Amino acid sequence: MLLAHLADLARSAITLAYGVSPTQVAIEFPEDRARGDLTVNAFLLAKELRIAPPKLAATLAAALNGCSPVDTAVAVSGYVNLKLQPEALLTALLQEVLDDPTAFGQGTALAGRRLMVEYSAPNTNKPLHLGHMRNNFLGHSTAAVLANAGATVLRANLFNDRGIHICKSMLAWKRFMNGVTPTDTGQKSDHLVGDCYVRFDKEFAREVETHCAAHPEEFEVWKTQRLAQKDAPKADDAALAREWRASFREAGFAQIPLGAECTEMLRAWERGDTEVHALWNLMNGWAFAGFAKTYTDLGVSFDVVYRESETWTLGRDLILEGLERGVFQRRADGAVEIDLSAEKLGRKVVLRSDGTSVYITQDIGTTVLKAAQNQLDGQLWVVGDEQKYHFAVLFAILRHMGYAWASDLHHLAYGLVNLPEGRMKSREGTVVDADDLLAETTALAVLEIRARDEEHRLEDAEVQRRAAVVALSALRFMLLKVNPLASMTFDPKESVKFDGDTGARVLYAYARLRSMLDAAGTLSRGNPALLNDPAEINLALTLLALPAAAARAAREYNPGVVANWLLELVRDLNRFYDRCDVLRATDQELRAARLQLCAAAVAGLERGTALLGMPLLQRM
RNA sequence: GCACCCAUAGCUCAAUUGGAUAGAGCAUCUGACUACGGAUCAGAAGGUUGGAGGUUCAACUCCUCCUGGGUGCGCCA
Repeated sequence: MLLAHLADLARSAITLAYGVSPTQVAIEFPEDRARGDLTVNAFLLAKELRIAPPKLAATLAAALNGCSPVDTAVAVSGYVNLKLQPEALLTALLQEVLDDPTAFGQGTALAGRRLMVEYSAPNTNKPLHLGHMRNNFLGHSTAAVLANAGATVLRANLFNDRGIHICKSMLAWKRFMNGVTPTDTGQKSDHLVGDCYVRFDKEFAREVETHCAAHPEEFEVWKTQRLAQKDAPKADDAALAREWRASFREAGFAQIPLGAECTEMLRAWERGDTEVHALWNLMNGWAFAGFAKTYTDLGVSFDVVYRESETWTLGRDLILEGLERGVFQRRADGAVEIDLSAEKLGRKVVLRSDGTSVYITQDIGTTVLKAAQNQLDGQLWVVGDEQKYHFAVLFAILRHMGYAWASDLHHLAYGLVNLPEGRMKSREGTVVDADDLLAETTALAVLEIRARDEEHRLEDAEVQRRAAVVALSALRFMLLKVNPLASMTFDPKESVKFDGDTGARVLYAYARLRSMLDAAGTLSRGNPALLNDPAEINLALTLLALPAAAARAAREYNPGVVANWLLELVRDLNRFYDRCDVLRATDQELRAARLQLCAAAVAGLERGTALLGMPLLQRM
């Protein structure tokens, strides 16, 4: 390993000069490569060793200068800039990349650890949309990134398939949809379920209107109470009336006939009512079938699948057991809670006064179940950042319960995906559906591919296949290259463009390399010392930076680090094509050496895109 | 009211975690089209890193305050 070898050289030079050995010597890639191929930051070392940076840099430069594989080492304002011997880079690539291309970029930081990454976790009422796409891609890719760092990773999904909201769509189907099935309409089955859910809201709102119009006296009572409250709004009748109507969504739900019927249906479901379960199974079947299709199209998959309908009762016993051990306290009103004020999380109820579970109780149960079933050392959840508090509380409770693995739980919180017009709003119909977006992007990729196939040599099926790959890679790349923590703006129009910093650019670079290598025939070693064009050196150096980028991506749970590395690699590659002839190179030794560089770049592209879950094309 | 997150070029995003002259792409303007695959390359222009202080040899990065945007703070999920 070139970088490790250089670090060793630097370390022994320091030990020799000062009699002390630094814990770590970081070999960095300088921002401006005109300064040198690689650099040693003497400030970092100086801090640990308490030696003046310029002095340390000078000592190091003197020791490393001319010391193979270093050609020259120059101390400049606290840095030691290294220029390598001409053959060092390609030799390193041959060894580190081409020896075993599939292992390139792997790390050992998480070796021996068994982790679970939960992502997607959809509500069966809602077909997947743009926000879910970010979630799915992040989860799928982060799992790959962690596995690349040496962990054994299980990918998990948890279907939110029960509860009052599920009854809403069931009831709507029963009452308003005239027995229609996906086969009748030809509609994607999860979308039919989604339509039922939307229909419920509409009908419910109508009933709320009827109720409100018929009971003006109730409004007066409500208004009096509302205005007496501490956070009372201004006495504006129109605004208050709106708030009153909105309050029926939850507080007054059962006062509305449809709401009451829905609540009764939930009770029937919990009793195990045969008829309700038959309908539930039917509609769940539709939802799951639809999701399965979308997951396939998105290229995401899971090793373990949980359903809330099977896990929702799990937490209760654990709480009761914890209550006996004094982890939780029973309040005077019968509710069970935990005091997390030491963690600044306040008090949290974990069992209602009627003994039933709350949301977090289920999560406690599911988390313990997952850990026990799979012998996990740690767990990761990919869930929107609005649930940060929820997860902070969940983790704190599990620590209080004494689980050894509770210190290795992590919430990968990601920000919203906004549209250029602002937030997606289901009421305003601005939600970008995952299936639609994928289809539209694929259609545009078809046009791009056809435009480049002037002689119509490609069959429709092949065009379609390529377009699907281009579209998926473009979307994955666009959503993954951004830091997960930050909310992002996603412009559907931009996502289907294939110029610039896009997934398509990465695919293109790969296809181009592939066809060159195919045309080149058998590779031979060539003369490594002939690679001395700056474009060649940059490309080789960028390739060697993958292991560090992949390690950082794992450390930070951020696949975007790999995406940005890919962009840099592709930029270097395009520049390399432009400056250096490969197949046309007249010197056979040089041609062979450049082809080796291309082969290493292929491995880099394959490894990097694999970490992001991007499919590639041999021909574009 | 309290807590957390975000703010970088006109737009979308980076910045080796406190290190050298803050970088890419898009859009704009200019150049390279008999091109190893132009879904490309080269160049120009674009910045007081929201504002004000502070710590440091060194601050986009850390601390304090302010402004603007987002999200939480349920016996909802």
